[in-house]
Amino acid sequence: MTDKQPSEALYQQLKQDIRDNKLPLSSPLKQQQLASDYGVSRIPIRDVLQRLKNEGWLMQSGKCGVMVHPLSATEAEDLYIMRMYLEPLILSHAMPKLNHQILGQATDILEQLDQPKLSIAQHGDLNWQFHACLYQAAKRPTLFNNIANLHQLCSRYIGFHSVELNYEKTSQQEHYQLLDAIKAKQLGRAKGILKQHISKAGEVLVAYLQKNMPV
Amino acid sequence: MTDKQPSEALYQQLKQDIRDNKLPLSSPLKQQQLASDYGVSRIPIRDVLQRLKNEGWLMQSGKCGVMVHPLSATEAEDLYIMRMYLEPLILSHAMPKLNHQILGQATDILEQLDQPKLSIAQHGDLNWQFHACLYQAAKRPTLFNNIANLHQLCSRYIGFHSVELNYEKTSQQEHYQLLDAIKAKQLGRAKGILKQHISKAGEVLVAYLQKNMPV
DNA sequence: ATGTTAAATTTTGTATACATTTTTTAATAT
DNA sequence: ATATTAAAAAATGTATACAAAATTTAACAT
Repeated sequence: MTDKQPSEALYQQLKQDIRDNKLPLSSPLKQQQLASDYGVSRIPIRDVLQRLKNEGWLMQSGKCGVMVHPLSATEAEDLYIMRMYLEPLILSHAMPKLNHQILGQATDILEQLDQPKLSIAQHGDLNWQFHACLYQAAKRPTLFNNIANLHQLCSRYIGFHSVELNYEKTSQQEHYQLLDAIKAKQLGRAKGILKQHISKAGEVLVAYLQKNMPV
Repeated sequence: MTDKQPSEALYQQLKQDIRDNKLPLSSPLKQQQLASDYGVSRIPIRDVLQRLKNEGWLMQSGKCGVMVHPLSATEAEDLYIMRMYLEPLILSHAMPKLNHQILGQATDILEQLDQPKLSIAQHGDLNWQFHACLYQAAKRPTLFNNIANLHQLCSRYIGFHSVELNYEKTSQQEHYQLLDAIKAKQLGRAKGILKQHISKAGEVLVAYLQKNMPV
């Protein structure tokens, strides 16, 4: 999934710095500036900016130039609504193909998520690993990649509102319920749990954003 | 929506050449080759390749190098299924905001679509213009952009199976039905028509692909 | 003071040149 | 003949340099 090219590191770095709000929010990014900041020339910077723009992390600003895509409650709502529709869908394609090995792998990830002292980024990564582990069994690359991108974009928001610990617990319970339903081969129940799981998380997030937006 | 940068032309050209199967299908594309073919240096070629890769027109081939993303019945199915879920969704956000001006614009586009001698590309463009015209009223940029990208990817497939004229007629009928339902402010019916419209088109296409795939 | 226009500066877009990596070719041993 | 390895070739990734475009600044008129 991840290239091992040298500029891959730059891409990850820049993306993380957007997540962590280390880049100016309301003014356009300068290629020169970034180039010297990250110790490379403008060429790899341009490549990465292009990629991040296409993935929704950056947006066009004026005729040329890009800026950090501002967070908004509306975008968050869109992302979660899309996930709410698409993830149960890919799950129904995955269900018939889920074997014990994959379920075991998913359980291992859940146990890691139970650990208390996880950073927000680690938590987000593991959460996606859990879902991805199930979804990739569907063998639906186009659908999968679309969902993966939605998750990536959500990660910015999850970092933003430092998740309440209460909610993390609920989320884990739902994960285990989902696994149970899958093991019992109850497709309808599994889809319902997943849809609820996403919908609830979305509602919490959107409500938070509508109260606490920077602007 | 479209940059007026000089390389925008190169991007459109290359995309069209992928649609028209003017690029090698099973061997990796060479930057040098493309650069001399299109009369530019490798830099803008790289930019465009990157962009087309992110948009799903090209795919990684081996460790480095990209090739044309092969058409597949599975991908087509995924694209149409996603549209089937997401377009009725954005329509319900758009419905309350649709005024007479927008409906008039949509009608104008439909009349253009009634013209007999349209190329496949023109037909596809107008078809998207019709849908986009309605959807953008929803003021949901994230959802809209996602759907727009799905349409872009579908356009490759629509060009591939040279649309039967019969189907075009049915499709237009459904467009008019959709407009009627919208004018009558019947949200449920409008969503149903749209879902059927997409679903049917998808089924026809997938069935065609499963019979007539190149490989 | 404010709005408009023109010059200056900055910033981006592209070409050329070089470094690094990957792929191919060919040579050798089994 | 086939497989393995090393050398050669080709292709990509990156830096520097230059051209075109966009933004900013300043000058001027109202």
